[in-house]
Amino acid sequence: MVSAPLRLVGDDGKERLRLWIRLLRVTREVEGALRERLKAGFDTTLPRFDVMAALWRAPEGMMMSALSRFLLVSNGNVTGIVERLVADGWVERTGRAGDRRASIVRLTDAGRTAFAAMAAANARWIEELLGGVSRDDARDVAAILASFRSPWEDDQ
Amino acid sequence: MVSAPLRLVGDDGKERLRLWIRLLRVTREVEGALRERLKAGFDTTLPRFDVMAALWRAPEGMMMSALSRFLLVSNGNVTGIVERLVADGWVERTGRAGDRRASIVRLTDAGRTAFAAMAAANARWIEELLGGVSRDDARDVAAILASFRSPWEDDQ
DNA sequence: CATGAAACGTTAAAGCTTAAAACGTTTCGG
DNA sequence: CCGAAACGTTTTAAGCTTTAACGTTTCATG
Repeated sequence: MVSAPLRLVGDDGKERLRLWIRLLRVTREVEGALRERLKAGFDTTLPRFDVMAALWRAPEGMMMSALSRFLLVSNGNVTGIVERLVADGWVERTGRAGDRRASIVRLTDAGRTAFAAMAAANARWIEELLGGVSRDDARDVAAILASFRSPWEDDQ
Repeated sequence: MVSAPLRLVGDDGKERLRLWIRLLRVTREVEGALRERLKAGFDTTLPRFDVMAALWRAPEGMMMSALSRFLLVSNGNVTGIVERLVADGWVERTGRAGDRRASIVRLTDAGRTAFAAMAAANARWIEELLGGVSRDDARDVAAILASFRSPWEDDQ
């Protein structure tokens, strides 16, 4: 029986497909919960939160194109979200000196204040929603998935 | 130095938050790639593919509500997607005997044929896109994320 | 049996999302 | 200088998504 297959039962070559389905489900569930809570707690949406989170990390502001690259969404998409955030008074746009094509987007003071509260709540929610994953597992899984790096992560 | 902290450097209590960010990024990247390829190869969309995948597993058909529960999307959403799939000729709807509220959704023969090809391509794409994750890691991560089970997984 | 609650599904309004096209701006080679 | 290419953004059309409201049907219960 030395020629017995090394593979154990259940290993039928679909590990990555199964992983994908699992990733999709977990992500959708967490996104759904976060959407509800952001709406209930701060009357905002996940995409708006994402944009604000990106801007939070860039006090000097970001170009629209950098924003869409960072968030992995289309540039046309960002236009609308930023529009609404400006209407909310949480974001402001200014032209970029020396280049009339570009515009720089920044959090306003009100936006910074609002986001600080949202981010704190968000961190608690994530901790709760992913509570089923141990800290060690969380670290390991994040590391494994980090090997997934793509072009966009090059430019901050 | 016996009282030195057990934690290693870098373990600052944000493992789950980091995991979440990583999950979100990987998921968005893969979804983006799949969307492009489904469009180019089969002139369809990810949501349509998801609905067909669910129906593929249920040859006897599914109720609209079961579909939306399974896919983790709103019932109103499914209405529109199924509408378009019916227009594509890939899905059919029939009433449920003895309950005039419910309707049963099924793949047509054309839908089954089309989906078989899509699913095969999809499996190859996932294998490629998640190729950076080893089979062992894929199995482990899937297992860790499976502990995440939620109510909806009860009713297949 | 009547009746009210629950279940099933659609519709409407608002917002999110993409791809592609259109538009103005800037850069750069010739 | 001038035209072409690259760049940055917005617009458009189509589709996805949610919540809330609505209408219908079913079912439990009094």
